[in-house]
Amino acid sequence: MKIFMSSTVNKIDSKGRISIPAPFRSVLEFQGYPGVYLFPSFTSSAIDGGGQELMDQISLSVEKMQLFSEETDALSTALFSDTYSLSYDQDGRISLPELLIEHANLRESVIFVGQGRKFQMWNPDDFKLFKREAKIKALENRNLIGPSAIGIKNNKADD
Amino acid sequence: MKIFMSSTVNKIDSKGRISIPAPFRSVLEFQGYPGVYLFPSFTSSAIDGGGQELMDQISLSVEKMQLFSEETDALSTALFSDTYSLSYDQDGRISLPELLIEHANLRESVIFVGQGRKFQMWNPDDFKLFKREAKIKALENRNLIGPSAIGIKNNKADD
DNA sequence: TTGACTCCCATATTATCCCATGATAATCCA
DNA sequence: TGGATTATCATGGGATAATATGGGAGTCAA
Repeated sequence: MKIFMSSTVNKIDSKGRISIPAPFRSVLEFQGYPGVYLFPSFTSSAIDGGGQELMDQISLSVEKMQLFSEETDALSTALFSDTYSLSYDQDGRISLPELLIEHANLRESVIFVGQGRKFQMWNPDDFKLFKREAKIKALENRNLIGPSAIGIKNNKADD
Repeated sequence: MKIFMSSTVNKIDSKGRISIPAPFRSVLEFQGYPGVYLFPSFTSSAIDGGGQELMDQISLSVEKMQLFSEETDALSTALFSDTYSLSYDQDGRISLPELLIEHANLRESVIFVGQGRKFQMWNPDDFKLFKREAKIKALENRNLIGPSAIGIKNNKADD
């Protein structure tokens, strides 16, 4: 399994350490780097995370914009200035920079949410709200998914 | 035989383990991964399941989307946050996450229902009720089902 | 020295491995 | 053919491993 999926709630201990879920670690290690890249989400009060592949993909798309240098500067600043590369310890734990903790409004626990290529880290209470919205939006946008891939026909609503 | 067919009732043992029916396992292994991908059905109190091919199809549709947008986050959350990759042990058993057990209202046994490219897992009692409804709808809507549209070879419901 | 961080170990819980059993289906062969 | 042997499968249970988490002790820099 080479993508991030499922959700797990883990605690932040008294030293500020957080276990990265073991299934996520195995994806990260498969990508060749036993650590994570974390940055504040552009659109929500969550932390975006991923491994080497996500970083490569981001750098590549920035390089393609070379011609428009002003935009590239702005974009790459936005993308990279608050991005952290955190390698986890032998028990699979990281400690988060203050900036990310504040951005995601984190307290005593974190929910890791698999999103395929990347994952997100949320305050569990905040995520509940987001998830409810996400399901509604997903049903609205179901035509973006292969018609029968997940068992919903896109030519007829049945809810 | 490369698709999921037939129905089987299996027990949930005291440790919460469930045997995946052997014919299903042979389909899964043919797809290259000795395990299942499971997620709550969008439309019923059942668990949707499939193998590598189903998951590839779903991830492919998300990979095409742009990386940082609310729509992408919402959709990939809906698709992946409650999806579990469960590899079965040498006896062909998995243990289900609590979230899926609750969604499908599972007690002491599960019915595995083959649906071609994917399968479903139901509380056997709930499935009986569903099937009665499904037959009525199938008769009403059979003209919507094309012979090759969703991998069903004919327009006759199997019981 | 203090604070942040890492390394190492302990522990409770959960998941997985491994083996045994009974039931059923498939095969063999005198 | 018919009885016996094998194979396959679902299921039970004890033993072992993995995981998340807590905490002590060492390292390093300011």
